[in-house]
Amino acid sequence: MDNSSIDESTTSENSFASSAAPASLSNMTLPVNIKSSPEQQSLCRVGSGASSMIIDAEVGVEAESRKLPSSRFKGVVPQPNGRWGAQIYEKHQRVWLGTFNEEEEAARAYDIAAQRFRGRDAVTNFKPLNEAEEDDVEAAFLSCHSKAEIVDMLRKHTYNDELEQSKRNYGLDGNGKKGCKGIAGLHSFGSQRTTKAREQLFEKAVTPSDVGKLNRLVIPKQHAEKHFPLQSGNTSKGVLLNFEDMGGKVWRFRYSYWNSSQSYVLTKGWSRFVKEKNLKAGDIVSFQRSTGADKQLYIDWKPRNGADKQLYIDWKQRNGAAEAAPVAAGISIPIQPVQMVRLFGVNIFKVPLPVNGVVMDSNSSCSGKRVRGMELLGLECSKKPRAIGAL
DNA sequence: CATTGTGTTGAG
DNA sequence: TCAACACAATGG
Repeated sequence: MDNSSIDESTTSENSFASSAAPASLSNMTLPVNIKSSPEQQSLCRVGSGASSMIIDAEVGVEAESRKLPSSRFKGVVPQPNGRWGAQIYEKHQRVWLGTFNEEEEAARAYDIAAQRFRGRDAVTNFKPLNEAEEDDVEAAFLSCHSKAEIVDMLRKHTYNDELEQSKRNYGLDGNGKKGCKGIAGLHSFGSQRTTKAREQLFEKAVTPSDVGKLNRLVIPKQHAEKHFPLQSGNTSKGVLLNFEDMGGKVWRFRYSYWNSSQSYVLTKGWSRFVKEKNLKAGDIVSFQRSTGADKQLYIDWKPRNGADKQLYIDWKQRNGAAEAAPVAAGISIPIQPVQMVRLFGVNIFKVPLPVNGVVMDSNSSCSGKRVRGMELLGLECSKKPRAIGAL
């Protein structure tokens, strides 16, 4: 069967915040549905044995029961190997959320899925109805990802990282508001930390003044307004933007609009970049942005464009030389044939897009096949206002 | 070979 | 909807 789609119909569009804090901190409230005995541990579940057994003197003869201990958490089911599986149902179909070592982990996974699938009113195991700022972020994070993406993250246990990352770079429109804008129709699926698909935003050959003592980089208005729109309130004061370079180093620049010169500029922090990269007038700085939901911004540079062709190579070499550190993170040279296809000219880029078959993560490590049941999930980033309860 | 997570059923 | 149970499919 191919329940090819976990439809997005029931997008949790509910407007109010609630979700929760990063699981890590787990200031979890008490389980909502504590089923009587939290002490089932008494039934010795043989940890890693192939089959668990209950040592029950009473029954005697059949002392060996392969019965698995049921979980006290909703959506959590025991696995024969002592681990825990998480699952949620939708439209009469089970959506597997992965297996976990800890029962609570599984429970949390369920909670997250529940919130994404059913909205914030969903019954969960922990999810406090916090009204912190964090929740708002997580709520936005959830609504900005398709159910399939969330499920994928849960299965790979990367949800927290992804969420964390999305929190990291905000900045743009320091307003706090942030819809899942982004490139229409694009979705990077298996967005792993290392080599993520990113889109080219624009490039600029730095001018003498950009690398001079003015400590600022003028961003061509055209590009600035298109990619780094400033909220009216921030135009003058500006906002802080984080950019990651090829070495994985994060650069923070102040980005603002100078009325005096009617231009958009990167100021604070820029000179350091110029200095460290030893930028020379004519060199080209390039800006990219993750096509993933995190919208991570990237900055890179290449030598003055001498010849048309091999600047790419020079660029790589020079980078490799200038930035010795990267390796460890495995981030060096994320240049993959799938990513930016055009270096100059238009903003043409290409992403390892799905649309059919196994697509989740043709790159990275994990999963590869066992992705049935959710392989063709809708990948969208839209959140259609939609009343829940239709289920 | 160990495990996952799908098939399937019955209870709620 | 949901969990219990069984076990085929999977991937190391």
